[in-house]
Amino acid sequence: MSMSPAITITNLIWSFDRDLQCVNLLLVRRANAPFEDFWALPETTMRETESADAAALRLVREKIGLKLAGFHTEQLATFTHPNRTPDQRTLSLAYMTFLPEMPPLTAGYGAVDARWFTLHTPDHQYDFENGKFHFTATTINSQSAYYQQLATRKAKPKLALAFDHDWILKVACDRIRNKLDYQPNILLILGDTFTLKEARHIFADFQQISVDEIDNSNFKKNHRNVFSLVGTSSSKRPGRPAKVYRLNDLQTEQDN
Amino acid sequence: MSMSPAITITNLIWSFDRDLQCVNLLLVRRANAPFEDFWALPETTMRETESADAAALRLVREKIGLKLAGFHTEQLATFTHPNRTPDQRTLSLAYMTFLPEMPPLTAGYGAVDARWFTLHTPDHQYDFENGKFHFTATTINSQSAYYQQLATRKAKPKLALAFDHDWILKVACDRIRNKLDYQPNILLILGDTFTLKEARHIFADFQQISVDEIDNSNFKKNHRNVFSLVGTSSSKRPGRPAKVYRLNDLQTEQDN
DNA sequence: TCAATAGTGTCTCTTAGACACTATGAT
DNA sequence: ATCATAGTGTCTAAGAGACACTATTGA
Repeated sequence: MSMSPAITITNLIWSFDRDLQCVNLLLVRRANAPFEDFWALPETTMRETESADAAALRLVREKIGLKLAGFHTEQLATFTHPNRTPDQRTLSLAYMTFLPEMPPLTAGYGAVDARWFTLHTPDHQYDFENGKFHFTATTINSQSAYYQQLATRKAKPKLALAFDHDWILKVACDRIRNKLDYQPNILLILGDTFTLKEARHIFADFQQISVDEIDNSNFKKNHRNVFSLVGTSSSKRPGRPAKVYRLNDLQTEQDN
Repeated sequence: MSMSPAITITNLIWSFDRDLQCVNLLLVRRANAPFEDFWALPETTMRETESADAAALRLVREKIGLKLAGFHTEQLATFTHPNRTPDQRTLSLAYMTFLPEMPPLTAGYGAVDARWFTLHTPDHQYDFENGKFHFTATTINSQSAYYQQLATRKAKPKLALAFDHDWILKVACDRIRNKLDYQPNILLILGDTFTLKEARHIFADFQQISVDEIDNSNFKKNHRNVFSLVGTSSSKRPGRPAKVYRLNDLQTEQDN
């Protein structure tokens, strides 16, 4: 009677550019229809014997050919609206992965290109930019309103992300922001150790404010339960070298 | 190549017993294999044209034959571990529904019985009880450890919930607890209006403490942004009648 | 008027935020 | 020495928690 819908694993892969002090997101350019040649979040299908979590991790390796020891992946949400795909009904199980470094990318299966897009947040938008391309997480706050406009979205310009990925992106950014103060897993993109300024950079990005608006002294106090001091950095730049911290083990609601 | 797994919608349906001042959860006794005659969370399959959210709402109506105007449903998580079902690989998209009242139940399709189970929290467990039956959310904190023991769980006693439902229950209770202080949607089971004591009852249950350990004065102060005063109750019992409050509109991360 | 229930006021201790000051390194 | 960067100390105001006190009802 009711045909089972197709299932894709969608993975939002984050990293940090230490030179530019910027948050980055991995997008791929699709090789196949639907949305051929559009930029999109990386996706894959689940295999018979693996969990969705495992599929999300496999996706990381396939897209970037990376053999990192361990990286943190967590569930974001599941997207099920009938309008979210133009053709066959498809569910998206969305995950987020926080890479401890920013490796070079090579387009894998199903993609003609794969690039890091840098997060900028001018006037209360989440903007992702790479050269001439830039994509924005939707500013629509209501799920039903979003999918309504998606259904009537004429003449899909290549300037937009495929499917409902600009909605998924919004949900992801909001989630990261909401978790900043009690479980800032996004800081895992800083690798093992980081300076307070680097952490403040990431907080500022997702709170859509400037780094200077976060007082270093207060920031340190407020997160003394989350970070631990491990040493002092040796910088080659003028100024006093910063101390480096590591993220404490965070108790998670749903541990792996 | 890879066969698409089956998909079920699992719904955790909560209500509040005003007489006993207790939180209740809906469980059904399964009519069919697998886990025939076991108690379980209510489940359904998704239809071709509806979103998972809509399916979760339909499930509420089917299970309890209720035509309530509107009740709040939100996504909990998606459970995908290969071991979670004994036979065909099945994903569970889990939702939570907060009913504004506690209607009588009639077992619907796929169930031979449907009952409210009362939440009790002795010594840091989440216990759900109805007469001679009682079920406990797992106390295992790690997902991988849970599914490992599930695979080797011999001689499934009818004292246990079907499938991985004791794990889903744990994730649900933890989530509700974590959201108490900033988005206590669980209070929607109190209906339109409620007394502070009723709210404290629910908080105490999920925090696994006694009501008296939550000071009324402080509780009121701490949640003045979340509740609004609407009037005074007219009780027939001795003692000063309590004032009644309503839950303010909460901004949600992913609005409907 | 008393028991039972519930609401209010207030004191203290902790913490968040603003901001001035000190420390360290490169040139 | 001075600039650039970063870490520390401190004052104040807001908030959390403990707890005593007042208020309103039924019997």
